[in-house]
Amino acid sequence: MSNSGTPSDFIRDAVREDLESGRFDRVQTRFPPEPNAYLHIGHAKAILVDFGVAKDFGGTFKLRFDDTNPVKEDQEFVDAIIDDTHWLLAEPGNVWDGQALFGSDHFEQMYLYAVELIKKGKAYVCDLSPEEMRANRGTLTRPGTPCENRERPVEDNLDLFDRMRNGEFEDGACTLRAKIDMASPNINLRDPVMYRIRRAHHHRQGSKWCIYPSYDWAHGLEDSLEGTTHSLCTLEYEDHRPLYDWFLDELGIYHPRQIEFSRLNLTHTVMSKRKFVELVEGGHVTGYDDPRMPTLAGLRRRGYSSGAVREFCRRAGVSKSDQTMEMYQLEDCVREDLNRRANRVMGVLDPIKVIITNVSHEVEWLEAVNNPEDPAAGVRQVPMTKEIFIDADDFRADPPPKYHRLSPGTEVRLRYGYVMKCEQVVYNPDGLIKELLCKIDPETKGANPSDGRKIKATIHWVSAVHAIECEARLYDHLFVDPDPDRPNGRARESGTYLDSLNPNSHTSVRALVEPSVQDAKTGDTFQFERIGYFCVDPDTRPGAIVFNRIVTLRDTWAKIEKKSNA
RNA sequence: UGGCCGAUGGUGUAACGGUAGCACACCAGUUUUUGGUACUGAUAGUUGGGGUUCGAAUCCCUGUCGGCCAGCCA
Repeated sequence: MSNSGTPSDFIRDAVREDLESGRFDRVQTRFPPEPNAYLHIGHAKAILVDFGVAKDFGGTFKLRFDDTNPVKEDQEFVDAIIDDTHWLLAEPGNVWDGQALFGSDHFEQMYLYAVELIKKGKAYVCDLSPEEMRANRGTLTRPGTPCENRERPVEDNLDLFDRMRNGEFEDGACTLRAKIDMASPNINLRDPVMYRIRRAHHHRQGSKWCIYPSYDWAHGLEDSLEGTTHSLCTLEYEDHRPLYDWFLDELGIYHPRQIEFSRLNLTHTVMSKRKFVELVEGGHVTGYDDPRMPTLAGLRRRGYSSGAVREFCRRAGVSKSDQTMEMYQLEDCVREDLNRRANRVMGVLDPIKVIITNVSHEVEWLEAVNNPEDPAAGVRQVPMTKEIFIDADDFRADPPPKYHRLSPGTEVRLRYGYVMKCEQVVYNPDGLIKELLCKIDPETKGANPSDGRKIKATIHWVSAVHAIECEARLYDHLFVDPDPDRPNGRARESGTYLDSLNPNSHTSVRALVEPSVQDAKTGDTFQFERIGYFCVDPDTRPGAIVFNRIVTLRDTWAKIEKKSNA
């Protein structure tokens, strides 16, 4: 897909230096999601950075769950994340073994390490309440103040920590804290919590533990224990790196290198778990796999291939500056991918009946090319009869300037068929068009008119008796504003991002599609010629195909028309 | 206000002291039995101010703007 050579960025530069300096003699990365939500395209970037760096240096990649907080985590998410990761990394080669690791598998070793730290006098049991701890922590500008627990003797800490593990204290009664520096300008270093008491069912450990390690304590240990060389993460962890390093150095154990990069944002959507929940629970979308969602499940259902997502993330690149990619870039990747792969068919979204008055009732089968970009895709036969449907967009009783589709007295070419002239418009009593009476030029099958007439437009059509009625779900951006949180480039004065919801992000129409799609399977993708790319939705039932519009084709005419209307 | 980080066309990203390039978007064209695809061209950029240097997007100083941090979340 990508033709550029080995990508280079500040992370790869750093890895290369580490290899040359001998700091590491191999490369191992990991993607460490907490199983508390579905993966979205921002995670896809992170996975691809991790995977890509490992791949480029002949290393290995691991998927490891950071499952240290049982009250937020669930097996459902573990399964979904594994599934999405397999989809994204369609061909892991020998970079990823396809398996998942779990941070919780190291709980026992983490406990032992904690005991070591206590013995070194570098950790203590603290019985401050959350409120007291917050008050003691100070503020951004004011240093924190040490509490008396800080001076607890090692023996007492050992005993207390053991009793914490044994369940002798109530949830929240106390914590184990690292003894670092209550006055540090970096708040993360003001004696952070290493363990909290929390009686909750863990998806893997069950009720074995009642104390759970915090992120800062657990993360570096997991990386270390697993042999990670480069712990790549997003920018918000920059301030946590000193802590990551502190734990590893105090323990004197194998020390991976953490490097941070910016997370990926996308215009016309939102990218946080909280907002996903609100969208789903508020009924604004049908679920986490709604085709309008930026979740991998949603993109996949929408019909985006993982190859298109990979190309998008490759184009995004890696840096440390805040990154907001335009949705158009993603859509370009999708079109580029589908243009090569999707077979073409004809389908009408908003039908107008056409009676071709000089055609008999017999069916004529016309040969159609399946994919002009791929000769190997072959050809198919498309039936034409006296009655066909064309799209309402392709006829104007009163054509505007530059409109060169069908109108009274003008000619167009029927795709793969004949040149056709509109001779009469028949109206219903209500004034709406009932049907068009047209004539074809029998000499123009596969040939231009012999008298040199230029036919400017080719339109798609379907045979009335052969067409299959399907549901076509037409999707558009979920939000009308590029940044739903800052609709005019400024923070909202009132309301929320939900006010930017696009009321037309989903519409559904009855489409008439040529019969060749009748055996289409869920996930199959097509280009409906001149309209857009569609895929078969899992809601499809026998005899009732549901198509999702993945993305429209570029529409130059729509632009021209919009401009002249403006 | 304390700490950390960042700043190159509308968006994203290159240029690693030596011609500011690429992609998307936008605009104008060519080709076309998809107003698709492909192709061509145009517009548009180094955050301000100092300094070092023959030469600065790049190095130094300083200002401005932006992001993150005060969970027993990750």
